[in-house]
Amino acid sequence: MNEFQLYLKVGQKIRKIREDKGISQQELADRCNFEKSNMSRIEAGKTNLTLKTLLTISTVLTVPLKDFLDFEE
Amino acid sequence: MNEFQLYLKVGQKIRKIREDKGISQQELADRCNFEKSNMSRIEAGKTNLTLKTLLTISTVLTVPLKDFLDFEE
DNA sequence: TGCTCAGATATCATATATGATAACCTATAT
DNA sequence: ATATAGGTTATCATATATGATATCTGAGCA
Repeated sequence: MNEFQLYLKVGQKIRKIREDKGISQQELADRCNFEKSNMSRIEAGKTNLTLKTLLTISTVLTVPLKDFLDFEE
Repeated sequence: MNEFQLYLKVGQKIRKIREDKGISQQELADRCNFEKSNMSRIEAGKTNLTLKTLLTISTVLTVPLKDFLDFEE
C-alpha cells in the first residue's frame, strides 16, 4: 500500500461510516468544526490526515480510532 | 482522550514495538529515512503525526497500521 | 582521560494540512 | 424560473510536520 492508496481508503472509511449514520457531509463537518470543503477533501482522499483530525472525526462519529485504519494491507 | 494524550500514546506504542524488535531509534530512523531527531520527537509524543509518517513506520516495523491506534479510549 | 553510542533538544527552512471563503454542479422541489 | 440541499473544486492565509543540522547529556568502554 502506498500513501495515496491509504488516503483514499481512509476517506472511503469515513464516508461509509458517515453514511451509515445517515448524516450529511455538511452535518459531519459542522460537528467537527471543519469547513465542509475540508470534509470533502478528506473523504475524497486528497489529504494526508493528521492524528488530530482523525481523533476529531472518530469522536464525532463515535467509532474507535483504529477503525479508520483497519483494512487488509 | 485529548489530542496530546493521543500523541503520547502513539509515541509510546512506536517505542514499545521498536524496543521489542531490538533496534535503536537511530536504526529505525535510518530505515524510515527520517532524521533521528524526528524519531525522538515522534516517540516523545511531541508531534501530530500524519498518515504518511505512520505508514512509513508501520511498513518498516512490519506491524499493521491500526496497531498504533489500538488502545482503550 | 578520551571516545563511541543512544537519545534529547534547539533552530531554521520547506512543504503541506487545515481554516476560511467563494464559486460551481446536480438534483429536487416549489 | 427560482430556491435549496449536498457535494466539489479553487484559492489564499496560517499553523505546523518534517527535513536538516548542530549541540548536549549520560552510559559504557578503551
